[in-house]
Amino acid sequence: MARATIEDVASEAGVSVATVDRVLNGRAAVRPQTVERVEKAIRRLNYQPDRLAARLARAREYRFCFVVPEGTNAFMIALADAVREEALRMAQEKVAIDLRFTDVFDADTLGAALDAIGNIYDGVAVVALDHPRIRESINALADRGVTVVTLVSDVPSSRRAHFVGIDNSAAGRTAATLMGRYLSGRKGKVGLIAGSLSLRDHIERQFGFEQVLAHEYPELSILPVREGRDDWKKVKKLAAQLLGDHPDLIGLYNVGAGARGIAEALEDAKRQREVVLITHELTDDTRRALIDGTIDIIINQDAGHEVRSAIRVLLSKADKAPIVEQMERIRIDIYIRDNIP
Amino acid sequence: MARATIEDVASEAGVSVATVDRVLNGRAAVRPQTVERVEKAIRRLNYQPDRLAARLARAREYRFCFVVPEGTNAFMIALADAVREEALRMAQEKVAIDLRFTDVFDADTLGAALDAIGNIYDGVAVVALDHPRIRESINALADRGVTVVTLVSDVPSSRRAHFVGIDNSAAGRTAATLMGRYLSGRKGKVGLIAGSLSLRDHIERQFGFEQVLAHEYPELSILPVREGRDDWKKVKKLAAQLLGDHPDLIGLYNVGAGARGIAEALEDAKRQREVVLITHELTDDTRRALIDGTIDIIINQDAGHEVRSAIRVLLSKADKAPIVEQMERIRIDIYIRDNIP
DNA sequence: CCCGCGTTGATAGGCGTCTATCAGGAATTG
DNA sequence: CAATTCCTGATAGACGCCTATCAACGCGGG
Repeated sequence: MARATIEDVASEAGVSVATVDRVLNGRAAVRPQTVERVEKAIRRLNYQPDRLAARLARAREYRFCFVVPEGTNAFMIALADAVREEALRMAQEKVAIDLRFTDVFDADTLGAALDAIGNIYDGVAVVALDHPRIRESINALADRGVTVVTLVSDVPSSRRAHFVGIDNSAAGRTAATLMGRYLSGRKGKVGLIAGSLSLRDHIERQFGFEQVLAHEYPELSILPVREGRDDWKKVKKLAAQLLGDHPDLIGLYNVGAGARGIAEALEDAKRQREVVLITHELTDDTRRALIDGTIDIIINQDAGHEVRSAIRVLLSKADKAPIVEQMERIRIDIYIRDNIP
Repeated sequence: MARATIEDVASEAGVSVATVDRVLNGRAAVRPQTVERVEKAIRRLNYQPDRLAARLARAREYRFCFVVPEGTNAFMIALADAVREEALRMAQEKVAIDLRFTDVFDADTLGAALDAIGNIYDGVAVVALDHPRIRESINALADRGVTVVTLVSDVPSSRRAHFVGIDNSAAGRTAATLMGRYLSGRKGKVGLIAGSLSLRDHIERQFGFEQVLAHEYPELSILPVREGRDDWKKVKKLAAQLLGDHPDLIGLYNVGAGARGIAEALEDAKRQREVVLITHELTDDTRRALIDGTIDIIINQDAGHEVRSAIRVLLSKADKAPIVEQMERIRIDIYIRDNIP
């Protein structure tokens, strides 16, 4: 049985296709009873507009904007690359995607960047900072009818339509369990290095990590978190300091970027074999360090998947189509030497 | 700049749209020089047919067939469920998907099932057995112009267009490394239980596992593989036997299905805490056992992703469009208690 | 009674492609 | 040179929906 079309709905409801169209796209005033009749017909026939035909017919293209952090953070660069790649692909499907960079550590800069986004966009995806200023900017966009999705780092209190990213608290717990198991039978200290504790994702990871480690692996003691600002040179100094101060350090969890710094510090100290290093984000640096054994485990979120998911969500919202929740769940990937892609 | 259309190509090449269409779809004989001119124009304008419009215009729908194993194997049931779900979704995009069950352990049955597939299908996805009989059946389909993709278990020597699944040798190595690290500092025996050694995926996993374990963790000795035919009752007996015979068994790797049997045997012996259990495929059973600690690690391939990937590949082949290799790579997922979805 | 308003119908034209048909010119064959 | 065959052009009509316009109807207010 073929799919129902607008014409089927029209004859089923005893109205004209023009009226069905008016109801579907709110194009003009329609009497409530008529609306009712049409909607009943739609339900009876289980009519769903053909998105392909609709996209084809709608002359204009969709315009989306991705706002990502500037700088040298390898994961963010990968994210930007993924955006560019998908932009190319989607350009062939009537979807135009722009990419903007901004300083994500500074609420005012990011907020201003968001406020500066004109009305030309149907949707915006942003790597957000959890800050009142940002919440306001997101809500302002939403008020203007722009769909906003947060990417990687969420602002749950805002009126963003969706969050594309992993459960960071679970990621932290995952790191802790693996750390505990890898260190089973050993006693000593475990250090944490984060990027910034004003990034929601980092706090959540740290929290999850400490929660599980303290509770389940009491023989391991946790050192206070250090902040490396996602800058590998700064991170290297912190790591060297930690190694120097604590000869009994046997585990390191790198919450943010800058894994390269830790790897170098470990190699300088020639302790890469005895210290279990768990870090986030698969990049060229971390992949290399994983293969040569300096890094033991990488916890990753797939930038390409996240970008594609964000686009799917924005498209669905633009088409007023439902999103398939289960398809949009970003996984917490665990990589060891043997299963890197 | 808007996309080029067939008409642009036609005027650029100085021919009619009809001729461009003939070149594009090989509909009738066209003089070689004309073909050349059209192809040049296509390259100059970077023309790419609009797949949406093409799908809309092509009245007929695509027909695909999925052939999966019958039986109670939880992963295969999940796979079949995923096929049904996607079939519903794709039905709204002019794609009809049929699902057929067969005994996959028997080459003749499976081969006959493949041979029985009529010419009504544009593509077939099959969970294959690596056997000459099956290779012939796949090649016969390919000869008839039916695109074949292998699913989960490959037949590399056949003319299947693509394999959708994980690198099983890498999966085995992954299991071995995790086993080795989880058991670090301990000495003892590690057992393996496979479904059948005529399934290519199982052999590869076993091979990868033994390779890494023997090489990198010499303090762990590997027991000979047992075959459980993916039947949890049989698997339970094997596991119980292993546990009885080897009081110093400290690790178990379940290559195939039937994890439930091992979990029960471990619980009966009250040794679930001391034995590290690594198994494949996330199902209700394994998820439960992972949470309560009987299973330590699950290595998974996402059935939903695999089905969607297979469909995308079949569709691309049908549209003669290129496939995005990197998007179709199925990952080896590692799940522990903390990152299960 | 006429006018305007709110509502609905009818229909045309377009989006980019596919499919099909007919006609006419060029090249080949006997 | 006539009869084919080969190649190409022109064009119509889908596919399912969007956008826009015009006409028509019933109703109430002035």
